[in-house]
Amino acid sequence: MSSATSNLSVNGAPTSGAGTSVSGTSPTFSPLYQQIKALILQSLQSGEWKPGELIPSEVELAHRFKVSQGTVRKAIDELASENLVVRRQGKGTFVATHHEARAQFRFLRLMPDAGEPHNADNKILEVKRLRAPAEVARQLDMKSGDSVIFIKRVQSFDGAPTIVEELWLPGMIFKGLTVERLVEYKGPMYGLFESEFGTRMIRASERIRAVSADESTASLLNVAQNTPLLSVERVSYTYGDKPVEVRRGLYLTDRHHYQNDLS
Amino acid sequence: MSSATSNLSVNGAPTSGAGTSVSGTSPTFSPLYQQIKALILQSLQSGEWKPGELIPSEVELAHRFKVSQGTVRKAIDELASENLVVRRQGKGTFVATHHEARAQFRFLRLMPDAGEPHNADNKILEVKRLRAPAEVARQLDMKSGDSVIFIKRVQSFDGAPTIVEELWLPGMIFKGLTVERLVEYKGPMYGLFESEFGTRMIRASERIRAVSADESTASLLNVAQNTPLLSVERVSYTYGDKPVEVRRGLYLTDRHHYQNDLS
DNA sequence: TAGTGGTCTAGACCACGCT
DNA sequence: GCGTGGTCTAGACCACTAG
Repeated sequence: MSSATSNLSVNGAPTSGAGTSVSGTSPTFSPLYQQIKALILQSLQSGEWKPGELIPSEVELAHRFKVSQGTVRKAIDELASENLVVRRQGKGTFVATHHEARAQFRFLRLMPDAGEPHNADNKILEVKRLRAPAEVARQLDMKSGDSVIFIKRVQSFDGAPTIVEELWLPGMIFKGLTVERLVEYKGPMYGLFESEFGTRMIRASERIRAVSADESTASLLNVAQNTPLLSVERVSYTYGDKPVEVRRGLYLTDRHHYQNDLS
Repeated sequence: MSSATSNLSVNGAPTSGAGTSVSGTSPTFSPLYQQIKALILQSLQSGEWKPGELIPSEVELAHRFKVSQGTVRKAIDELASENLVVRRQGKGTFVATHHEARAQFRFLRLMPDAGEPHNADNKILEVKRLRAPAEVARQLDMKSGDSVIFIKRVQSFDGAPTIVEELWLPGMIFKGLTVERLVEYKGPMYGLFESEFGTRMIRASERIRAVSADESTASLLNVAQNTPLLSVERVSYTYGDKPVEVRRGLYLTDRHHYQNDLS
């Protein structure tokens, strides 16, 4: 036992140190279950429990943290609703991973107009190191000129090239990422990132536009120049809302569509 | 008092009648809080509590339904997470409405590239009754040829026409919807639907593509023909997952983008 | 001060997966 | 049978709003 338990703040005697800085009327106030959530989050982020692994049971966490099971439960409820953790009745709670059918299409919203979504055939065109362009550096919260890894690829469905994509990744984090590793790797790219580079994508934000295919993209997608394409600019974030990927995809939408559900 | 309370099924003596049809191992099983949720949902759908109104407190509902407050609480938690209801600490729980700043942009994901999102200037081009085209009828779950109301409009931001949109609504539900009422009405269109036609939009599903502007659309948007546009096809649903609106928007994305967050 | 939602607890029991 | 998550209860207390 390493210590660091029971530094929790009781209601009415709020945490002294870091965090929150609520802009409300009363000084600060963090419910116990939020503090527990933060502690569990730390264990996830630090890799104490790795993707796919079973985390301690609710009762164990409860008396590790000296709180009731209900409080741990509420903390885990939130983590589950954020897809950081997956509950399985009768078995336990597991750290979420990108190596599962369930998570495969969470970050790919391009669906075939007819038929079930299926996996893309992935063709890597280019992998190289370069200095971050100003715009990319800004989005990755790096200094302009810092080293980034650049990837360009084409994805095909049923033999039809459909997505041309360019990615920029922080060189520091993804050091050692080569075209070989990308080509050899079977499964989702975020699975590779998670397993090989210890970086798990938590959420992403996309900006979508309609653009015209330029000459080079048109030839890659096997369409006429100026064909309308969906431009999808994505920034992905890992723990602590740290941006770790910038991506720009051009989607051919004659037989596919970007699916979005509003609720 | 109209009866119809306490027809709840205890754990282990599951509901006999309708619903669920779970494809699991055990016959059926609906947690109590789900049953409570369904009852509250009925009151919402029937208009017993109208949009914007205060619903009974948790304690009152608890002993109206003969369950603990915690059970009612969990039912309302789900309704709140589905945006059907809004909780306000110290005040109570209110039926959600489209007449509020919060809900304004829930169904409009087109954001300006720079600056805060602001309201569109709305210009109605056309309102008429017609017989539902086959495709629209299918999406609205109607018979082909049934009466629908067709609307065409252009929306502008800062004086720049940006969205050309066509809508189809079931004639039965939206009987009496005229161009005058649409023009006179200030506020979001879904607010009008909710107040004047008793139909509240709960969720929507959008399919997004890139297309070329045809001649007529180009002239409405003040751009060259073949300018790439975002095509957004939406089907909106009210209570019971009943489709009640089909919409096809063409978005000009040179100064705006469709914003989507993946998590 | 009273009423409402929000948190926390402790304990009982149920559904599920495994051994 | 046992351990896990899932449900339900009853009661205490806190935070917020309003009269």
